[in-house]
Amino acid sequence: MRKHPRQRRSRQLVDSLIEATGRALVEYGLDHTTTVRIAEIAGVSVGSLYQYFEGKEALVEALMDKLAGDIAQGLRRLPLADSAGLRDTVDGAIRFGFAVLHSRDGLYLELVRNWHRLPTNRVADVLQQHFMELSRLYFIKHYRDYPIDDLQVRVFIVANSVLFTMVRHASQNDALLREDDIAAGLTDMVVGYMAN
Amino acid sequence: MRKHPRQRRSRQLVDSLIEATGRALVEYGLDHTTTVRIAEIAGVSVGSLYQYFEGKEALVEALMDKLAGDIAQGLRRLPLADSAGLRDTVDGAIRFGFAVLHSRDGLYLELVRNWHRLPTNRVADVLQQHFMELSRLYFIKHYRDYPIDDLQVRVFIVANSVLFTMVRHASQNDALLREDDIAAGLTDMVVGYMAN
DNA sequence: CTCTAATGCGAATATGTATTCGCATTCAAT
DNA sequence: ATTGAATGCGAATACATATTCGCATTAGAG
Repeated sequence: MRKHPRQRRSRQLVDSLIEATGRALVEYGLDHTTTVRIAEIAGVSVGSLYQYFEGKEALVEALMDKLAGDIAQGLRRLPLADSAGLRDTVDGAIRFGFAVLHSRDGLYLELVRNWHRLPTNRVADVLQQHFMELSRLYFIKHYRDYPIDDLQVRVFIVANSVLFTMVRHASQNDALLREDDIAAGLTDMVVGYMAN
Repeated sequence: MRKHPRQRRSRQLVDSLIEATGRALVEYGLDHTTTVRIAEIAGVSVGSLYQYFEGKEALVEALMDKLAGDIAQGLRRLPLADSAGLRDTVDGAIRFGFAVLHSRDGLYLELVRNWHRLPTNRVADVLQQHFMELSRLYFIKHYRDYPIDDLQVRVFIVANSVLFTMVRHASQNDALLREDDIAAGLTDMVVGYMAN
């Protein structure tokens, strides 16, 4: 951040800019989100925006930090792998994923669609790390000497498969394929693969 | 296309512009590929470019049509599902996928990374349709009355899972995870899921 | 209350890119 | 060889967006 907000009004201003960034992304998409528009939405002058942020990128980063926090919090509430069966855990995680993806008026969708131009790590790493940890706990508990290398490969495959299949389905709004069926199919696939 | 090339030199010009579009995408990425740069690379004036193409988008579309053709041709050479086991077919398809993804100096990678802003259908539909057809042939042969709806869900899940896991891995160049391991893991997952 | 640092403003300016248009050159039909 | 149509050119223009800067306003310490 360019300059630190010291007074109350400027902290409020910074918050409202981050908030506005989210709304701009939903309304205009990443490509047509401009600093001017963000400032407008926040009811603030562009000049003020540049007092505290380098530009669009910095704003999006700040937003993603906030979202990553939200997600991490949500994940912590999920039933843990060691207190539930594998299937239930996977199923819960996938449903949670869909819920997140649909929340915030498509904000997450827009972000994931543009994952490769964004500091997606902020959010994606949170997810991947979480699942890695979850899997490690589960498999160490059930198969004490599970080969850890293989597990990394598996978690990588599963995390990406699930995430992008969900995104793609949510993006297309392909009425032929119902979300529940996709979720069920993904669960089947993941459980089958992870449990050998 | 804005105007049809009639003479030999203009047909050559159109071809070299499409070719140049590919090279520009590899060198600068979609975001920083401009019509001026494309014209430069093609050794042609921007003015001439606009004689035949509406702009960048039209050029990329033309390029993707060409690529879709290449891929379709490559797919036709793969062993068909009915002449090989499921595992070999899946394995072959995934290896073919990786090969395509790595060909053309990362052109395909750049295209797939930006799939949601591009007429990705051109290429993705070719793939998805092909796999759908492949699966349909295979399963109808082996389980005559395989429920077709479920198959669509499965093919959707599998196609997207494989495609984006490959893309993500190829994008990151994550040395920790070897491509062969990813390929093998994907094959395991897909075969396990498709064969129940 | 006073005074200064902090904050807020937005017209002005800079930058990057798209697109056009009038003129020069070349093709190929005759 | 002539000639009109096709092609090619690229400086000039238009546009969208980013970013700054000098001035006005306000907060809050003393």
